[in-house]
Amino acid sequence: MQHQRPKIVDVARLAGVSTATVSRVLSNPDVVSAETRRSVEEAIRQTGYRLNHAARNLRHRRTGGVVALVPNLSNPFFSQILAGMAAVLAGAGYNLLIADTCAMGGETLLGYAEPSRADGLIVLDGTLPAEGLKRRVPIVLACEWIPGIEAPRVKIDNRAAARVAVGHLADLGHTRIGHVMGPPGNVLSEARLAGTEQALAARGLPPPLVLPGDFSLDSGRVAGAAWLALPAEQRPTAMFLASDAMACGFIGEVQHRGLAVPRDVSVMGFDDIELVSHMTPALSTIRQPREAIGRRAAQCLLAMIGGEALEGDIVLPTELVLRASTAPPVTAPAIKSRAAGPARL
Amino acid sequence: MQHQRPKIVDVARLAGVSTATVSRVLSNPDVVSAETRRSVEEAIRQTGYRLNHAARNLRHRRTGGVVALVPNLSNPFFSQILAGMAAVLAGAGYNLLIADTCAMGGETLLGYAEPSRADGLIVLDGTLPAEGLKRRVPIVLACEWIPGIEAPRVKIDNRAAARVAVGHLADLGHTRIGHVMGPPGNVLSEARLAGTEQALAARGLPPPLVLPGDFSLDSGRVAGAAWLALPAEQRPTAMFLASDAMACGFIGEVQHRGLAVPRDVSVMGFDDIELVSHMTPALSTIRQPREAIGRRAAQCLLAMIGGEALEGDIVLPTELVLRASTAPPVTAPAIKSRAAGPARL
DNA sequence: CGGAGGCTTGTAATCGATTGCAAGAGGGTG
DNA sequence: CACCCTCTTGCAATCGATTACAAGCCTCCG
Repeated sequence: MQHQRPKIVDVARLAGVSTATVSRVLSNPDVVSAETRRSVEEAIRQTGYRLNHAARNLRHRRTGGVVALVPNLSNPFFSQILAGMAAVLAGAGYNLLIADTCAMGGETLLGYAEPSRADGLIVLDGTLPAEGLKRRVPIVLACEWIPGIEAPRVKIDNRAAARVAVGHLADLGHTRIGHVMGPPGNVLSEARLAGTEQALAARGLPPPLVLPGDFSLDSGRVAGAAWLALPAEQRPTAMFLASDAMACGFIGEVQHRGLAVPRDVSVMGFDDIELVSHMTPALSTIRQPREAIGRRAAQCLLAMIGGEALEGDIVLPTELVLRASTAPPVTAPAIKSRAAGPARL
Repeated sequence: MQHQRPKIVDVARLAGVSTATVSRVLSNPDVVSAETRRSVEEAIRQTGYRLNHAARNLRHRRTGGVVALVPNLSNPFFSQILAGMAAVLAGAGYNLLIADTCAMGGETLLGYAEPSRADGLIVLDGTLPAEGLKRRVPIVLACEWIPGIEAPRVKIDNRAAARVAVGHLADLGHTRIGHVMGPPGNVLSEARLAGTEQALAARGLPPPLVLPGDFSLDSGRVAGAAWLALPAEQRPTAMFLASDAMACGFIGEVQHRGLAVPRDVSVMGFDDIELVSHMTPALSTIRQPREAIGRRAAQCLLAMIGGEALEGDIVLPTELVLRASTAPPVTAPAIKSRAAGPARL
């Protein structure tokens, strides 16, 4: 009965063996004879011994943990990615530390990229300073990335996915198509915009009306207000938004002002977060394989921690999910406006 | 130029001082003379020295980290709580490790409650085994809790909040009111159900129709289907759901089947997650002070880590948020049905 | 019977930083 | 000039586990 928390020597004393043997029972039981092992295990039980991880980590020069840097935990987009990572990492004996980069400055963040803090880093945020992340622990970039950094990336083909999304809108017969961007400078924003432009250009359609956004629900609402503020005949009849969250905000704003989706405007999102299949109308969107992204990123990182020197990108497939928020443009008003057009002139 | 990562002795050698002095410059600079400090700092810069946290933690017998156990990261309800915690903890030099309890077994979880792993634990999940959490690191329970555990709790008055929510529905004139519960056995589920029953009983209304749920979006959808399956005259005209996520699922299902909210059924949620103000109709709900819950929980934990022996509950206020999903029951059909009633008899 | 080889176990160094204690330097005072 | 006090700094023990190496004990073979 110790007052202190028992240490390995206490167990060793009780079992009548050396600390080395106790340690071996803990981490490499096969080399210890069955009889000794049993008595050590008994001693562990009696003392209530628990391993001190700090000591083990110091000796092993590893931490058994991986840090994920996430730009915004409030965005439900990330949760499933994290779940995928956690599952893979747990299987390999690592735990996952999740840090929200909104909540902290660059200094604090770089503190995570220390070998004595984490064995590896998965970065989901493209806005971090590239410099600080060099020459530290193994790093994998997922979804977003930082242009200056050499590290494996797990991603989707954002440009192609945007082409598919916008292609769908065009196939429905829309000709005035708008796009609400993600945050400026973000690699995803740029790729999705480029895909939008490519898809339109390839069909000989005019370039998109582009509204600013930042992936957040509220920026979608603001974009909705901006769309509503346009003269009706200039409004795009279909909008492709760079995130589902923005699409929710956009639709909410449009509906609150008395218009209907897809009657008055078709809306297409990006991500396929769980919620959007439950909205009214259910959102058409591009599905990202979120769990798979998390898994692959974790697998990559484990490989790097294991010493493999991977580079290059892993590109996972996306899927066009058609629901109720996209439909052909309503032609009746178009005829009306055509009729009204000449009258007005 | 070392091949190895520089250690404190390398810095000491370069600066011509002892390791003790270097250590003091790092953690207690005031006791070192200005001149020595400068030369040590210069040596640190030249060597590129970075502290080894494992070694420091071993010596300090602390980890500088706090673990939050969350039942389900996908639920956006938690993100803002976590943000609040992270902010407070970062201010005190702790970092926040977030673990999703879905993704792991009890064994793994208990591993986090080790002093050598984390300096404290914030538990947001009421389904953990009470036994395992005893006699380990300081623990604070937030939102949910585990009946067997003695630890400070940061919570809201769920029963009173449910009374307010249901009271509002009754005040609108509803008399057949239903409730969709959270997961069975959960303390929150029970308290919100009890509040619902109390509010109805206090007004002499019949007890609620109770449908099962588990806080998830999909269980809300299922509840919506169950509600729709009732004969129209038995359907509650107002539903109080124990989470906003379920309310979203419920409304989605009802709308997809062609009925309207609040015309055909008033819906009230619980939590006030960001999204629900953007839906159509915007959801009436009970707002939980999520960020404040996170902050207070973190403050509590820091106090306990600092040696204070707090106990008892901290109860934070909730707020009734009225939006568009609740309205008086439509009386026209009621008149019709009253007219039809006698005919039918 | 001597020696090789396989098992088990113990000894002691090691991981890298922190800190109690004491010594030395410098200044002030009686 | 002796003594005391304060300020800096170094020595060396310490945090708790891991592991290279060596030693002891058996067994088996020539």
